[in-house]
Amino acid sequence: MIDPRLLRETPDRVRASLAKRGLSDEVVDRALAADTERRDAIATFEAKRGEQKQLGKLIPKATGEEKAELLARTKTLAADVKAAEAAQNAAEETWQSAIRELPNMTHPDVPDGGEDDSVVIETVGTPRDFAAEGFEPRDHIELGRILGAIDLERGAKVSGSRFYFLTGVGAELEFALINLAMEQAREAGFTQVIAPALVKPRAMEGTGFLGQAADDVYRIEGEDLYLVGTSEVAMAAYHSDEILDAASLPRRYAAFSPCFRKEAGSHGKDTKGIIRVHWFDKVEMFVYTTLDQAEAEHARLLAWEREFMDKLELAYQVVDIAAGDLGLSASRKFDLEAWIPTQGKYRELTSTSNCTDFQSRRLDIRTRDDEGATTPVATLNGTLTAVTRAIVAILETHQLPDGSVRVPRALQKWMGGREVLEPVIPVA
RNA sequence: GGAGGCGUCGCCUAGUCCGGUUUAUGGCGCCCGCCUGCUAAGCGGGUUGAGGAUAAAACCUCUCGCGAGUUCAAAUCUCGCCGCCUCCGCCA
Repeated sequence: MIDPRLLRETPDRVRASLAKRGLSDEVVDRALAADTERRDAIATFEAKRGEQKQLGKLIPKATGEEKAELLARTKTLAADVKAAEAAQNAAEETWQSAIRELPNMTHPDVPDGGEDDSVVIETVGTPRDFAAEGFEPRDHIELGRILGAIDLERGAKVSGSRFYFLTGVGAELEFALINLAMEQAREAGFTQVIAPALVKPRAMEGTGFLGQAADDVYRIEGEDLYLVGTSEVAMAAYHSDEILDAASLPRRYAAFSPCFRKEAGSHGKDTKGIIRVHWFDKVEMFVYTTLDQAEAEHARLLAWEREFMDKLELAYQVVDIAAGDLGLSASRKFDLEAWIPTQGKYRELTSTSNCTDFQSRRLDIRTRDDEGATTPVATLNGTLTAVTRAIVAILETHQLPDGSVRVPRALQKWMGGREVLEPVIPVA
């Protein structure tokens, strides 16, 4: 939720932000009208209520005819108060639903436009040249099969399409990635967290996932619970309804959780392999800080993501995501895209968003400023490792002609010291 | 899942049976001031959060876990829900 004052005082800035995202500004007028109506309704209710309280004080002291008269007056007043209160609540609700439709304000430097308008701001490393090395790279599906690392057939048998089993070195790779990520996080001062993957509607709504993204969210039948698509959801709601001590900021968490995504609307995309799956595990950085520190923290999150990418010895790009592709909550977002050899292109491996005070306003997370007044905090998130896509990039990038895969140095200590993963079945 | 108990402004707590000068009591902590070689003690004041109004205030409304109801009036009575604790049952 954006700052209501921003809407009230500078609606044109809000309109401009919507235009940048390619969205209609129709909501702005609706929200402004609702705001006016709401304030009128509040004034009406408070006037009635005040009158009622004044009269109510006189009643215990009054006697006889005077008392009877007071009771008669307050009785009709009580009905007015009730009606005014109902009107106020209705106006409040209209206003709330209007302002909650508004996405976050975009950062001024965010590129205009949609998905295709995102800007590559840096390219790190060079994609490996398999032609020069004289062999055709195998895709991660084939490598996963011959290493005994990924079992897609049984994943489909047991759970359906877009599911998988990680087996043998595949499972080991997941634990290694998680351990490496958590080690880095701990050294950077993060608090490690295992977060619940099932959350209440409040958490989903507060992080902005029940708006336009609702189609992609699993709901538990017969329960008021959702499966998270990222631990960002649980970690944002973690401090909901709290006033955080300013001295405790920034609070940095590194949360592990499984992530579940319906992938509605991505039929036909990445149908094979484990690039796009309904479930995967992830280590997510989540930070609460002050608004004035948010941008600097965003840069740090990006730096930590790059550090992790470097440890995996991958070639990647840093992408400044265009306004139309930011989602509801982010004011700015950077993706790290790693080179996937058999696809001949860079694919998103991690992502970091600055959600400024958008989520904290919805979830009521505040701190105290220098004057001691409460003020919303900023929330930011960034992926350290999304396991499945990391495995895809590692297998394909570090494969050798015989179907074995070199283990990046940083992962070796978590893989029993092995430098190379060997095929477990004969390679053609 | 069953039975019982409990949720009051950071923490502890009075008030709830018997509805109304309760603008919710007191203590601890914290903040400001006075006093004092310094510190402590002592004394005085302040200290939930949200919203409305305002140039800013004064001011007004809401807030006793949440919601609904009864009533002229609800921390207090009634109902539902949520959370915590104890016991029982079940179980990684």
